[in-house]
Parts: sequence; C-alpha cells; structure tokens
Amino acid sequence: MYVRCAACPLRVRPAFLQKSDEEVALIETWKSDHLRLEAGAEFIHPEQTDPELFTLFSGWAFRYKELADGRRQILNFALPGDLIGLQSSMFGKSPYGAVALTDVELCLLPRRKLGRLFERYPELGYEVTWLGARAESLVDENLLSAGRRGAAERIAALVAGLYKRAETLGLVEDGTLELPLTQQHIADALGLSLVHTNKTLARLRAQKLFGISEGRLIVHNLRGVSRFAQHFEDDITPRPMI
Amino acid sequence: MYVRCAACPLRVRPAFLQKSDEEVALIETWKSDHLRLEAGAEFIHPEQTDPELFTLFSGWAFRYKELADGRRQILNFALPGDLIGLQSSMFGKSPYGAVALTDVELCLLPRRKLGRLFERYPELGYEVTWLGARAESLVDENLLSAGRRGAAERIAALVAGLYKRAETLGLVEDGTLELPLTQQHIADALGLSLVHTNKTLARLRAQKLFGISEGRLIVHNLRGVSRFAQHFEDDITPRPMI
DNA sequence: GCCGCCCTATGTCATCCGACATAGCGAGGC
DNA sequence: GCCTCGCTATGTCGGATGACATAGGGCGGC
Repeated sequence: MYVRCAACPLRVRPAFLQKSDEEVALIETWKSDHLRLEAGAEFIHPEQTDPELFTLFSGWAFRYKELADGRRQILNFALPGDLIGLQSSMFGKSPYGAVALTDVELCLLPRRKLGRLFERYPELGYEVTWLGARAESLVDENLLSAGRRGAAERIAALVAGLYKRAETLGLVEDGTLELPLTQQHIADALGLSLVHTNKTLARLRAQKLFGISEGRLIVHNLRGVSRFAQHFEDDITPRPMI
Repeated sequence: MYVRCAACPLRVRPAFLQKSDEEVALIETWKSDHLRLEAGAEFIHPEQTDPELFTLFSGWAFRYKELADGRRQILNFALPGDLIGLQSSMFGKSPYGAVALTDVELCLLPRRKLGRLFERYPELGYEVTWLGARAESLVDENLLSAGRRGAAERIAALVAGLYKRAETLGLVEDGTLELPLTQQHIADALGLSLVHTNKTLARLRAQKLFGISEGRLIVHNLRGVSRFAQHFEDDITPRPMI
C-alpha cells in the first residue's frame, strides 16, 4: 500500500517543519517506492555497492558497524522521520549496515536522483544536509557516552535521548513508550557486554528513575535521569522531513 | 596574509577533486576571511550561538564534547581540507567545541551565506553535504573503536586511520609523520585514561609495529597495524574541497 | 639560573566490566 | 506435548582499565 507524500500522516506532526503543497509535491517526485520490511531485515549491507537513501516512515531501525571478528557496534537508532543511508549514497559504498528493529515502512529516495535534486530543488538539498548534520550529532553524543560515561550513565543517557526523541514524535503516553530493544541491542549500542548491561539495568531499576520491561520503557523522573546521565540536549524541533 | 582560492596550494593536491577556474571563483566569493590562530585556540565554543563554518587550511584541529563534570571526549581530528562546523552552522548553536592542535589557518565560510549557496551553486551544496557525510563516517569509526576495541586496538586503529589520511595529503615521508598529539589527546579521543594510554603505548612500542615519540609517528608496518586494529578502511580520494 | 608547569614514565592498588556457567520463561515448530 | 531457541536473570571469577603517587626532562618566565 503506497503512501503518497501528500497524504503522509507523519509529516503533519508538530515535530516537523510544515511544507507547502508545492514542496510536498517535489518530494513526491523524488520518492520512488514505499517498502515494508519485517523486523530483523537488513536494508543496507556493509560494503554494499549500490546503496539507496531512505526515510524511515514507521517503526524503528539502527545503523551498525562490526569488526572482522564479529564484535558489533550500533551507531545510532533511527525513529520515524529519520533519513538513513546518506553516507552510503554519497560514497557509493556503504561503510555500515542498517537493520529494521521492528516491522518498518521505508520511503525509497533513489540516490541517482540526489545530484539532480540539489540542482533543481536547492531547498531540499539544504534539508538533506541538515538531516545529515543531525544524524552526526546523534553519533557524537553516542561517542561521548561510549568514551566517557560509566555503564549506568550510558544506559541512562540512552534512555534520556530516546525518550526525548520519542516525545517530540508523540510516541510517549503517560511517561511510557514502546521500546523494541533487547538488552543485546542496548549492550551493542553502548559498548557493554550483555551480562553487564543486564546487571546494570537491574541496579538502575532499583533506583526507580526509570525501568525497562516487557518491551516498554517507563520514565518516572526524566529530570533525574537527565541529571544522572549528564544528558542535557533536547531534540531539535521542528525539523525538516523528506 | 590572505590566501586566495585561485592561488590555494592545498586544493591542487591529488587528494582533492580538481576544480575549474570558474568553480574556484565561486568558492572565492563564499570565503570571507583567512584566519591564523595559535595552537590551543578554541574557534568553536560549546553552546556558542553564532557559529561559523570553516575549512582547515593548514595545521591540525579537533572537535570535542564534554560532560558537566569535566570529562572530555574528542570526537575527531581534522586535517587540512576538512570542513569544521557544519552541524553548528545548521543548528545555529554548536553542540561541540573545536580547538586548534597546532598553529592553524582557517578559511572562514560565513554561515549566513550557506542557504544562498545551495540556491545558486547546487554543486557546491552537494559537496558540502558530501563533506558532512565523510565527517560522520570518521565519527562512526571512532565510535566503533570506543565501543568495541580494546585499548591497544584503539590506539592502533587511531594510528592506522590518521596515517592513511595523512598519506593522502602527502604529509608522510619515509613512513614518518608529524603528530601533534599529546598522550592526553590520544586518551581523550579513545575513551581511555592518560596513564593507561601511556602504558599501552609502551607495550605497543615494544611490538615494533609503530612508535610515537617526540611529536612524530613512525609506522614500521602499516599492514600489521591495520590487521592488529582490524582497521581496513582507506581514506576516500579524490574528495571535494571547499 | 631557578622555578613552575606540562608532558612522559612507572609502580601499586582498587574497581569496573567481561567471560563463563547456570537457570527460568515464553514463543514457535512439528 | 515436547523441544528448541531467544531473551532475561544471577553468581563467581579473572582481567582490563582507572586512580593515586612519584619522578624525571624540557621549556618558558622572570
């Protein structure tokens, strides 16, 4: 079931800059397909040579890199509205992989049209760049976590960051949100072992700032979580969406 | 001493895409100043609200973030030709700081002209995006290091990455290169303590794959370093330079 | 010329985190 | 219905890394 940009239920949310009908029509000419993938599907492969560009329409995904011996690092999580695959598109070969965490829908934005797009719709080119810059700032924050926060702080920073992002999208209800991450995903995102992640989560749960169970995240005290993690960046809104 | 783009000695190096006189003239209209700063100068401040965009013309610099209690994480190192400040420029407020490691020269590319640039010179807009994507790929690799490599592997990966980048710029002579990093910088870039960095460096020196002393990096066996670090990405050339 | 500071070096000890082992639970296959 | 597999949980142990202390060399200030 194809979703036309003119009828896109995502882009009208307050998290996003609202566009004129004309601008939406432009984006529609770029979008070439609307894909549905099951949880676990890898839609960008490391080393892939003809990678495309996507906007995540619904669901969660992540980007990752791994070492030859199998150690995996998740680079960032993507939520609806996020652009995935810009580096791959620019370089013609992907330095990372991207995987669906849940069933997802993706808007396909063919990379062969990317140069053309910059020429004809510079405003859109600018927004692509903006979204690329935002993606980098998420990775920057994750690097700060992995390099300089302790295990409990890392988890708290991840929770604070995801919660704030989900909140701008309207995914939070009563301090609660669907969190389709296993502890293995959390460990891989934070540079921790699975076992240590599990034990640290148990200790954090006892502190009652937040809890993760049965696929849901419940934040009892966002201020407390942010303070503990020293995580003070708010998600930027409104932001472009393509 | 202002350096005109038409007379720029950097952009003619083989690492960079060669531009027509016309294109260089376009860039010249964007460049508004040529700055000289001393080692240690901070030219983008965290939280700064009117950040500009720069191309590093000569010398080394780095971007960093820090926690409220002072722990610092270096996000990446910049070498000549690298664009610094794109996120800051897009968001209007810098999420990170940037500091000169050596005396540096910077080309000032005023952010207020950025939107205009995309409109009038879409090709340049595309290249700005390309450079932003490359910056992110450097941070991705650093996150992989901090999250999933051991201390010795991290140092080796940093060495391999910097060596390969310096090589494309012609900064390597006889396997040797000026490396203006203190052990504290290395520690802050890799998420290690200063003392542990020092001891790990000593152990690596004994393995004779490479050595760092007196401000120089000597690589005896690049293959060996790359294999040990599991670092197999080559720097991309030729690449745009603005 | 002396002092202070930055950088490097090295030893000892504490701690954080990872590795390995085991177990319970629930979903899905057949 | 039973088995397997994935996910969560918990204990023990060892190793990697951090914290603290001390020292030497070089360099700039005055």
